[in-house]
Amino acid sequence: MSCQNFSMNNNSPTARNAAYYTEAAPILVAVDCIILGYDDDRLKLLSFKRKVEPFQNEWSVIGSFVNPSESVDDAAVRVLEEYTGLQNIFMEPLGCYGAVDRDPGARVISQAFFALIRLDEKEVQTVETHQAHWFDLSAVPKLILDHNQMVSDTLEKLYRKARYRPIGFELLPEKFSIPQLQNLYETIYGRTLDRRNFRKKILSMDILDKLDEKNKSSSRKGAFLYRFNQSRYQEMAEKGFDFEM
Amino acid sequence: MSCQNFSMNNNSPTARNAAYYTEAAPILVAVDCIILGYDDDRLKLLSFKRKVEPFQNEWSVIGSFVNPSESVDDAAVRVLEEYTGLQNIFMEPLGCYGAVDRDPGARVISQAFFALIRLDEKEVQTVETHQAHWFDLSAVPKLILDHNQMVSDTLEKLYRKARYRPIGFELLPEKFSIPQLQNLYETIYGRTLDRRNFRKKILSMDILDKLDEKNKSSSRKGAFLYRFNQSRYQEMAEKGFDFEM
DNA sequence: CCAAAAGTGTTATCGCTACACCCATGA
DNA sequence: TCATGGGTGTAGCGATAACACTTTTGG
Repeated sequence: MSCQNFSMNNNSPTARNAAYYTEAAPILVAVDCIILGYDDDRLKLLSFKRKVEPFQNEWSVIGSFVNPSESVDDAAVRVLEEYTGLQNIFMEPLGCYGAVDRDPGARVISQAFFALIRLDEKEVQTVETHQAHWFDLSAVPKLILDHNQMVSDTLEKLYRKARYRPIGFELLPEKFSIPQLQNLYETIYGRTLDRRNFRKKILSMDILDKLDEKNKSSSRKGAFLYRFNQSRYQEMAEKGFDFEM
Repeated sequence: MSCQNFSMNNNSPTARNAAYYTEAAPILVAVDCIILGYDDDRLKLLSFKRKVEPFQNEWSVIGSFVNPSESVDDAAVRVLEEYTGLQNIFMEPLGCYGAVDRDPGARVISQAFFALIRLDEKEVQTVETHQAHWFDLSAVPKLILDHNQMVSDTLEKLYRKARYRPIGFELLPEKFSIPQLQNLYETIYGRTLDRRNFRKKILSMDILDKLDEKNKSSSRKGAFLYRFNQSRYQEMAEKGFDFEM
């Protein structure tokens, strides 16, 4: 994303404005980040109590204004790290929210992103220090501004995207069982899938490595654990590959 | 997109800034619009000679800054109409282009849209008055800033989207023949399709109305014309419907 | 020994692919 | 009459969908 091809004395927006675009009205630009996790066989949304006015102490997704010195994408990465401490997280642009009166505090447009994270024990700490809460997606409260809209747009995108990219794995621990994976897809698709067909199909894709361990947390018999084979997936993705479940 | 739930004395961003968000640095927000058309069995990009510095007279897609009084989406609609005179055009958000130095004139982020239009005789006029040109997509020149990137992102989106929504019809005249439609899909997908299978599949969807007219422009025999049945499509789309060709 | 989840194969159906010949027409 | 593009059907194959019983083990 760098294109430092221009020599300039001063990079600040104000200085650059002076030369060109003098008629354009500046607008505040924010990023918001919808964070989804998966735990206890449920999709969850990470929500925070907003720290500033307006709407202080109401539920909100995380966000920040974009600094002049960072790209919009970088701002999203920064925000995600500030709030969760996590880096190298799956994150994709969701869309631009630009209604005139979406924020009564100012004319602010927001570029929204959605992130998928694995719920380990680690995050819980961060969650507590930031007055955050994981809401089950079926019980998301009223959020500020258009954030509820962002959440439902995220779900639709997830639903669609899951069909052609293996994003489910972003939500699961590194080692997971087939039933866990199936459960996740059933949640995303909102319908049940046939156990035998699911297993057959996912294994035939040849992108899972079977481990010797079993996960006994959800049954007496225990289910074998698998690991997503990223590099084998990459190979296949280049040849064209669909992931329809 | 309206949410006039807040009573305020003054809607200008400056006035609102005074109350909240005083620490945030304003950034210029632009919309850019990638316009595709289809003619002569080819996908074409509408390009314009830029009117202002920097990069005056270089090829560019159309764009504008977002006014404080309009939503981002409205700005895109306005721009499209200003340059082409067209209203009620298929247009969708493409993405946010927000690199720090993407525009040497100022810190500008651009929300890009892509539009699909039918090439009738009408537009040609507009094109001439605006120093515009339809480039065959295989021969798009160097455009300013990151506009070439926007174009290739549009093509990828078109390629993907064509599989699950009937956007092809946006590019064809109201009345079209099956071979015309097939040609368009071959162009979008970049591969040839079997004539019999294509016809069978598209007709089995039951979203085309056959007319009594024939289009004789491309063959002696002439090909029957069809019309896209929007309402029947809507019905089916609600029941879930894929459009894979 | 039993409850609860994991694991496994086969068959019928459907949709996709591949493929070749006649038709209508204007020049 | 012939060159050009339009229009049609069928058979094989592969993928999907439907379906029920056995295995393991902790309590």
